[in-house]
Amino acid sequence: MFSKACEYGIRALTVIAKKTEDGSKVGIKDICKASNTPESFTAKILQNLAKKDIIQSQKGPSGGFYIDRDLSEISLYDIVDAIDGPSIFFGCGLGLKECDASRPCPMHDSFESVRDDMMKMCKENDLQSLITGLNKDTYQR
Amino acid sequence: MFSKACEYGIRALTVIAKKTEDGSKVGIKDICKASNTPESFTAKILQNLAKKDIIQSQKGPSGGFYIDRDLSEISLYDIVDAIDGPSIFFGCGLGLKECDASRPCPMHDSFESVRDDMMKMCKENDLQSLITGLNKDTYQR
DNA sequence: TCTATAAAAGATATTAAGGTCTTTTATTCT
DNA sequence: AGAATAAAAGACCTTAATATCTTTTATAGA
Repeated sequence: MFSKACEYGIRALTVIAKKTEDGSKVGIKDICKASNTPESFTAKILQNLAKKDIIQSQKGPSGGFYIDRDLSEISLYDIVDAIDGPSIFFGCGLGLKECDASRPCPMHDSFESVRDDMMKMCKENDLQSLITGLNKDTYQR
Repeated sequence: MFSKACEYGIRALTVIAKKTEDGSKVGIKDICKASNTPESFTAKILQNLAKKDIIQSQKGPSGGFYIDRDLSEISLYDIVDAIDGPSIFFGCGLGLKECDASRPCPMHDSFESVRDDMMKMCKENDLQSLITGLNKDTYQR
């Protein structure tokens, strides 16, 4: 459903969010250990998210990643859109460039409702809600 | 959402289904023209679907692809499962191997409902319903 | 100011998806 | 039987996603 980059990104973000809640920054190594994601690849993903201002980063000693906004303001939708782009929320199920109510593909109506559900779900979830119940084991399997 | 192979496969299948309804077989060239899919790649996909008995094929003159079952018996679920496998209907949204109600990932409940919706949609749609309203232009854009 | 630290940036490698081409096999029709 | 047709099979190529490694830049703290 989501790309690996997106799965890793979300997992890493929940770890950063949790640390941010505790009032501290966290380095890439700790993030990747906790989120169980490959280090260099995750670093690239976070670099991208920092550029898009979803997260913040600080170089040097006592540096690391953190979040300077209210966690509830960052929705899953924002995250997925930043990493995988908006096509999962808007694209045609059969890959047609033009597909709408007036010129629908055979799946159009059914697929649209699933896609809208996905979008609604992603808008409803945010980093605050995602980290409730998150614990050390969550990603260790 | 679906792979290219799956998008092409579904499109090609609707073309075959339509021809089958008219009582005739159809060759790979015509299928690909009508479904607007790359020929060699689509041939591979159909070969696979024929092996899995979703469609039938006949070699030689007056041969081609056709379907020997009731079109309403072949669901979108069967097709997606045959081409992309079942992971879209069952996989964890964050890519965890083990993720269930007892040890959920942060997205588990929300994601499960979207996934179930997708599954329901795919079980409700079948080749018969997919070809209602299908016309020559549908894929030409 | 120097050193250590940690992210950014860039180059490179690997794997899987997407796509093409050629040869072989089965079948129909003359 | 022979020729033509059309799918099957297999080899191969290209691109994008995934992943790693090295060098550079920024910053804190001694």
